[in-house]
Amino acid sequence: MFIGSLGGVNGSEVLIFVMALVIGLITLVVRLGRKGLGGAAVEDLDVRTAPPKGTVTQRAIDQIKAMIADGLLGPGQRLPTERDLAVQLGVSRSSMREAVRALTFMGVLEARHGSGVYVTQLAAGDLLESFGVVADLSRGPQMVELLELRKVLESTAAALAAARIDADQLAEVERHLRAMDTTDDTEEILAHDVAFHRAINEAAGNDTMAAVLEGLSSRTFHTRVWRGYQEEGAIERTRREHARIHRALVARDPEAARVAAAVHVGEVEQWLRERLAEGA
Amino acid sequence: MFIGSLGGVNGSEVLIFVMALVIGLITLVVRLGRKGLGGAAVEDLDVRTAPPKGTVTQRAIDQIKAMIADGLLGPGQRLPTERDLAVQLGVSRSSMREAVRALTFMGVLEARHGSGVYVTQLAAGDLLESFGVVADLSRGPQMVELLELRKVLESTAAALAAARIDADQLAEVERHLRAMDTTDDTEEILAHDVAFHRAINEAAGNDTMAAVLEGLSSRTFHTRVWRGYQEEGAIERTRREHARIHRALVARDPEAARVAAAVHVGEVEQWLRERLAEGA
DNA sequence: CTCCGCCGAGTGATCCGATGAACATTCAGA
DNA sequence: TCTGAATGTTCATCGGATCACTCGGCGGAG
Repeated sequence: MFIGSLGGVNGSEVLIFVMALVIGLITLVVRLGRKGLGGAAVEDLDVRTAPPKGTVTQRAIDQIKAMIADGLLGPGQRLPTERDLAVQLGVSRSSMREAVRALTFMGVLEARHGSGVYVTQLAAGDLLESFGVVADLSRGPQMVELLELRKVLESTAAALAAARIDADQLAEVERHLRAMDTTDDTEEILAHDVAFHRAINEAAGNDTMAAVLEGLSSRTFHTRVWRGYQEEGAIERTRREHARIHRALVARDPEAARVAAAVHVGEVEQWLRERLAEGA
Repeated sequence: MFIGSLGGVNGSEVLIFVMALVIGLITLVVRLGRKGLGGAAVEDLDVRTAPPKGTVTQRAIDQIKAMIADGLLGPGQRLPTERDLAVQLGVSRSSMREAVRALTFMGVLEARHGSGVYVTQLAAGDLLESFGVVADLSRGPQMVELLELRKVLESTAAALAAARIDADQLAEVERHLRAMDTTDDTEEILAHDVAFHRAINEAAGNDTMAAVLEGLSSRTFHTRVWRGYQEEGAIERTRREHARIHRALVARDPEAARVAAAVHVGEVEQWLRERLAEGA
């Protein structure tokens, strides 16, 4: 096409110019039309859209959220296609996609390629899946705060689990406990350590709390903290502390479980606190 | 410009053509080079890119996250422009934008119009700002779980605050306490109620915990739950419970504060639990 | 009649180019 | 020296095109 236009004067340039002009006019008309509508007709929607608070995408996100919160969209339900939804909300598909992507990332929506966009079950696990980034990206004093937070929740979960755990769940806990005792591979120990706590947290019966703890115990966070911790011969101590938690669960003793879990996480917290004091 | 090119043959078209050609070639070379490198040289990067796990955007998100986690990008630092970053990660600008938007929404990045994209300070508040969605979208049994979680954290925060609160912070708490006692406007009471707890949570000295509680106490959640709760003449009881928490803070009595806060949230939790049992 | 594979419509995923808007920098003039 | 207008850089938004995937219908084989 370029070569053609280089060769000599032809009609294509005129065509392009006219098209650009037309497109410009259309755009102008559309914009004026949109502004015009906002003036009077759609009052109830206007309160949301007229004050252009933030970006267009942000508005789209809020509107979709509102649709779900108001019950217009239930869990598992399918949304209109991106194209239709974009028209419906008055934004372009690109902005629409960004909104959907953001909500997808937060676990509110789920996009199935070739099928459509659906609302998730809105379970705690879905919504808190992205919670892990906090743990992944925190450093320094924030890591201590995270461990303090985890100490509180983990001890509470252990206490609840001591009261509520059933035989199957206890067997699962014991399985990971034994697996940790019978290997020296650091990676394997780490994996079973995480699984050990996860089993307890799930046995506590509060899925929301378990999901938060899941985010707090993200793999990368564990790895970063414990790399140094376990080098100091803390593996044996960790094993003893796990065994103590387990005994409390078997004994159905909530307070013992609470204390044991608090001590377990508190040890790591204290170690990290001291290490930061030195490093600084 | 169009009119100019219509008038006669000039050099600009040649320039444009050459530029387009060059850009095309560069793109081609980059793509071939990437594919070629993936074969052997860059093994460690290859495990991330070669198996196209998930979507392109997801990969972009993970890569940016990795850059921050690895320290290549520090808090407050400016990222390359969208165009450069898109080329660098091998995705289009649209996908790039989606990734940036997702991270912006999570509070990891911040896009300043006309200036660039920056990494936030990565404070707990930034990262947990989107946490409120969980509270906004949960319903039924999940709301009880959220209140249970809040009971644990709020009581812990109250205990910590009793030990650490200073005069200014205590004055702030008292200000909201008095404001609640001297009005009957529901909206105003609600606002000061939230502020009352926020002041205590901030005085606890754990910003991460305060940020999580902030998300758990989102305005819409409060409104939904307390609309019914306060209709049952619970306002007076709420005032008494707040006063008790305040007395514990003044007395620097952590355990009293813990119990008072636990009772305060627990009352709402129990009420909601019963209400759900009836409704179901 | 039932089952299986092919195929086209529908839909999300990705890319591209263009234009507008907000901010930052530079430079001329008072 | 200070101010403000011109200029450049960058994000924000848009609409179109193309690719990849899924699902349901149709026709042929058994």
